[in-house]
Amino acid sequence: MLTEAIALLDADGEGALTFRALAARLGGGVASIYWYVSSKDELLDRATDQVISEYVARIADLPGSEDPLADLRALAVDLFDTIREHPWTGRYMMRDSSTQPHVVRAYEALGEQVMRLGMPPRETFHAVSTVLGFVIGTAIDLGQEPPAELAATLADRDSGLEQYAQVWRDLDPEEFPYIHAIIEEFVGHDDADQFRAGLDLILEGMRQQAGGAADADRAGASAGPD
Amino acid sequence: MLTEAIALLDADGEGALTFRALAARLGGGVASIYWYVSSKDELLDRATDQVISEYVARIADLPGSEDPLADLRALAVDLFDTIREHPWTGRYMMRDSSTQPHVVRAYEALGEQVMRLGMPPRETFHAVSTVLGFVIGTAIDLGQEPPAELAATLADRDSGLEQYAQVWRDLDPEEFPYIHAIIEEFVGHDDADQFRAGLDLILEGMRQQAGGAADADRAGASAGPD
DNA sequence: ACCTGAACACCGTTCAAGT
DNA sequence: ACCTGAACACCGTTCAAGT
Repeated sequence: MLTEAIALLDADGEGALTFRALAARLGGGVASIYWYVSSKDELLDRATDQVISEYVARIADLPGSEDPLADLRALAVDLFDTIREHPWTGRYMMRDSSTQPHVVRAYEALGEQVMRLGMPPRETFHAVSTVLGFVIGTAIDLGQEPPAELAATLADRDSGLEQYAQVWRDLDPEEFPYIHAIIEEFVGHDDADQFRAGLDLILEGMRQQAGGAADADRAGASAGPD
Repeated sequence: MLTEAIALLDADGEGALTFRALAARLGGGVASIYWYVSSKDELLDRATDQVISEYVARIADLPGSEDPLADLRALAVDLFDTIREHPWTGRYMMRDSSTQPHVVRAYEALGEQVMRLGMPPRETFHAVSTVLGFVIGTAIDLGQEPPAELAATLADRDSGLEQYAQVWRDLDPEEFPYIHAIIEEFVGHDDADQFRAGLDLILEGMRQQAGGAADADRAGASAGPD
């Protein structure tokens, strides 16, 4: 059942997951679903955990290096990609630990890399929260479909980004110097690049906070100060 | 009308904003609303812009210092607080530039501070996107009410955080060393602190990327290397 | 130009009843 | 133990009709 729910969500977004649509797909009645799940919220929670369980299985096979920040980076990038493939999961991450055991395992995996930096518990907790907040927040932000109206009016444009750019170009350059400075960057930008650049900013801040030498368990050759 | 809509949204969350409820509050019929607004999405977009217009007015009075990162930090903290006071705005930020002119102004204000760091357009764009993604993402994440079920079952607990902690304490400490390491931090944590710590991580990364000396327009006395 | 009542086509959820 | 049809109490949106 979760598999069918995920298929519906991936295909047409959160609005497409209807108990009636799901029941039709399963060849049963609407009310049957309530035997397996107590509400639509719980269905989304469980579907999200299912998606993350694949992520957890995947990262278990990762080699791991002597550089905690490099490993953390790899985990974060994969998590970002996972959420982007299933944009609806972003909003249901970590809502209920008991029905989402795999989400807890994912957090644990990220956290263990940060622990290797040897910072006190509070700094460790804040660092992990920051990375997760950025990964999930950015994935949600980039994943939301534009308002239907806009998409329909100017759908013939190259990428959809042009629609925003058009409005921006009409702004007074004196009054909006920043917007005009980055407008071409915005039009040609790639979501994944943008995410990675931000992640590196955070990781750089973490390395700085951890005290320059990022490796607490090993001598660090690759992560020296620059 | 927007004022009444915002009052409803603030009082009882996004689910409480109903065209019927709004019409009742305005003492009119349901269909009247469609003369001012073409859909519920547009209503939310405009209400969000209204909230942000107050933010924009507020930051216009800010003094501004010789340290761009300090100014950027102040802008980001205020934006975070604004979104947290109206948690529903997070998801409607920057959806339509033409109906949300104040959101564009807010982005411009953050961007102008980053421009002072003198980085190339691409790095500048990425840095601003990172800060915004983190601010909005974190505000959404922290702002979402827990699943109704959980809230009802154990509502007598101190803060609600204990509910998560309880599940975590039962996890195997060997298998979940990170979770156990930060569990007490989590229980006592303050959302605003957590946000600020993450923001400082990003700002530290930006200072590093901008080349150590953060001030491009002035000699920097307060922002030296530590 | 502005507002309305009544309908339309949906929702999630419940419940008595079936096997 | 598992499933069902039919109903309930809602939604956003439309539309012909009013002033």
